[in-house]
Amino acid sequence: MRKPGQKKGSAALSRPRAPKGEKVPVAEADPAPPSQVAPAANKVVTITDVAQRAGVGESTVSRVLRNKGSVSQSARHKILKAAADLNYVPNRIAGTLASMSSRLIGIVVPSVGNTVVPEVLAGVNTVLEAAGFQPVIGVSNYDSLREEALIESILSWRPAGILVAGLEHTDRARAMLKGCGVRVVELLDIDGEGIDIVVGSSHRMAGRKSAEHLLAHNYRNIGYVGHDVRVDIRAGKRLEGFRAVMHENGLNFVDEEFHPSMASSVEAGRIGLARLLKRQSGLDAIYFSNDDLALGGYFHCLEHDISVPRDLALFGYNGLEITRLTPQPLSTIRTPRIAMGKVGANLLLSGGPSTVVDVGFELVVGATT
Amino acid sequence: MRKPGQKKGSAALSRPRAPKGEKVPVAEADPAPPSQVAPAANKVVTITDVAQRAGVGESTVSRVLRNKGSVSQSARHKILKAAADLNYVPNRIAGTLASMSSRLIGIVVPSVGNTVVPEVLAGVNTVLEAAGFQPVIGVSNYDSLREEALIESILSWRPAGILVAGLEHTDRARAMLKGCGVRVVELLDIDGEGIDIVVGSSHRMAGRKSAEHLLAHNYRNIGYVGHDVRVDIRAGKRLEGFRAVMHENGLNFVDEEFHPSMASSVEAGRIGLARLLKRQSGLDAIYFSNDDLALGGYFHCLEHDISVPRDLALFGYNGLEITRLTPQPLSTIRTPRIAMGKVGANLLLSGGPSTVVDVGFELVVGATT
DNA sequence: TGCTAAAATGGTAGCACTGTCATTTTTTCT
DNA sequence: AGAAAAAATGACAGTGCTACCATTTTAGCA
Repeated sequence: MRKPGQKKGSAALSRPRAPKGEKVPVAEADPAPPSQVAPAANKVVTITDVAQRAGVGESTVSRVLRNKGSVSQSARHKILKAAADLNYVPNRIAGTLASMSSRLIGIVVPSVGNTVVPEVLAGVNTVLEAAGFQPVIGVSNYDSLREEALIESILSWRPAGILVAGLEHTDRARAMLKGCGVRVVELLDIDGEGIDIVVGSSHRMAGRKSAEHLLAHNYRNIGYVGHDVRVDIRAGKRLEGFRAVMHENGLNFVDEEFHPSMASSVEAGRIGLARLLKRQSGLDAIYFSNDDLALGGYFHCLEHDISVPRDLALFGYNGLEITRLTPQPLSTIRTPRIAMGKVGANLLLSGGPSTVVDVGFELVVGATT
Repeated sequence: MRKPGQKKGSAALSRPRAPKGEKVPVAEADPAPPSQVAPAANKVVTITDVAQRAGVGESTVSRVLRNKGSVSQSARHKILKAAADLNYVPNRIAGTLASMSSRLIGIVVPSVGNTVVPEVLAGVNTVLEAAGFQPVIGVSNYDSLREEALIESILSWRPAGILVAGLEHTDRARAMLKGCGVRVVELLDIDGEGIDIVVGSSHRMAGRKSAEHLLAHNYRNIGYVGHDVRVDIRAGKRLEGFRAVMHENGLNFVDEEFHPSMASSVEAGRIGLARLLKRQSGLDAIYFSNDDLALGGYFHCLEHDISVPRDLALFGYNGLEITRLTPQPLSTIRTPRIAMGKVGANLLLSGGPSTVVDVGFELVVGATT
């Protein structure tokens, strides 16, 4: 039997009581504890303490704290007072275990480097916060095995729901998500088979529209600058859509440059475009895997006096804020990221049937095409 | 007494079993349940189930799953097999409650819009993940009351530690952090009184160095373009340091433009600079509250053929990746954000004494001064 | 005023684990 | 082979809270 009141706690993480100017005796044994009634120094306050101080039962305290069930005004006040006095912070771990329903929402994203994901998260967060849920997030770094591990880890917190990016997961990850018993939202993409709720837009279609736009503006010698499409699957889908339209019109990319850097996409765009232009002449337009790359390409053009779009047209993807603030706004495809996050979170919480929501996108004709 | 096996669960969040092609009788009552032994359809798998299937005691299963204590190879194998067969996912909520020590780390940040915070988080996450901790994050939107509420909410998950941004908090927030019994790391700033562990750099000093740099390059008619410094306290500290150096040299800002927009900082920089230039002539340098604003200002200059730095010098703060990729790299102050996150997380986990770590910064002389 | 319905309240069994301890089994050493 | 030490194991209380139920108190009404 564990002796109550003498808890250990994680050695590393519980704060050592800092000596306040007062020297601490080092080689001295504990002074004989005051008989049996050690006042349990700074024991963590529990609902029982609050109940006792307020002179009511634990159930009543619980009811007040959760605003559930009916409690008399007088009791409510006593309890609130007692809780405040004791500086009581409810233990949601215990609450979750007892009620078998948590207020945690798991979120798994591929990265937080780009602004895209944070914006989606911001949208998600708005909704979660309003509903009193707390996000538990994991970052997979575009690694599906890491994603699988993260999903398992997050599920072990028994979240009330889970949001993941994209539709591509390992078989085991998919199985876990299917079998975990809570709602699952897959964000960002709708080109594929979803698990439960899917909220995003079609990247394939975005790629198609991009190609149609460039072809409609009579660009024919088009190059592609992107990063690794095996890592960024959605960029791959856009490329696929773009290519399809090209083929349908009897065309092909003049050349393609894949830059491996995942770290700095702007740099990848700069370097990628520089390389492409060095080995190919006669290009009249570049399709970039996203706005970061396109921005890098645009900077390259600015620096080397390549007139955009006369000498070279540029097209990106995402519709980042910054792309409409450059000297010439970039042509791109804008996705409603915040809205996507909100819609996803709302569907997650509202418990409707499994659905696929296409939030669409908007082709933004800037000054670079 | 609650009837076991007949749990309710949150109506909204538990997944409705989708009918698989098979029509579901609608107005039909439950067919008489098979005597007493309802096979508890898809009951959640617990450690007891695993123990039974493996033919061992629960404690042994627990030992295997946590790699703690000694277990025979044969038992280990049986247990692992059983766990895999049953697709068992341990319940960390219960584990946390029982062991009174969690693997959650609370994180409270002011926003996720800017890339700065995500980068710090990436650093933090690297360390947490390696150590098997899960971040629970909250976003305060630069609102200290929201921050207070978030801190309370996060503490109710009884995290093993907590990271917050900045040193300025409400009294109650500070009290909670001091009294919660776990280590606290305050990130990003070291100009002020910390609670426990502080990891960041001096914004006041950054402001000073920026001013010294501009003055050393003989700029004398300096303007300021920033956002609301009452909201972004750290930007305010930089401004304060900058001003101090100006005063020490008998100078003052020619003019200051505060743009309220928190949403798009690049736009704030663009608009802010445009306004400033409209009402003031003779400016030779602009100090921006950060790189986003500076970037906006730079774009304005590019578009309006203002030669940088001949006509106007620009100086920012953060050292964002993009600032070294613009046609002319921006002059700025680079902070080690990823490292900062790593250091903070490491100190949090390693349980040393309260400290203040100055991770410093680097003045990057670009082509805009 | 008495009687019923509704509101308020407290007791207590879980929730799914972990830590401790007692017990059993295996190994090691004379 | 027998004793002692070490390893392996299971039983079970305890973790802080919530759901449920039984009971008490109050309100409503004829």
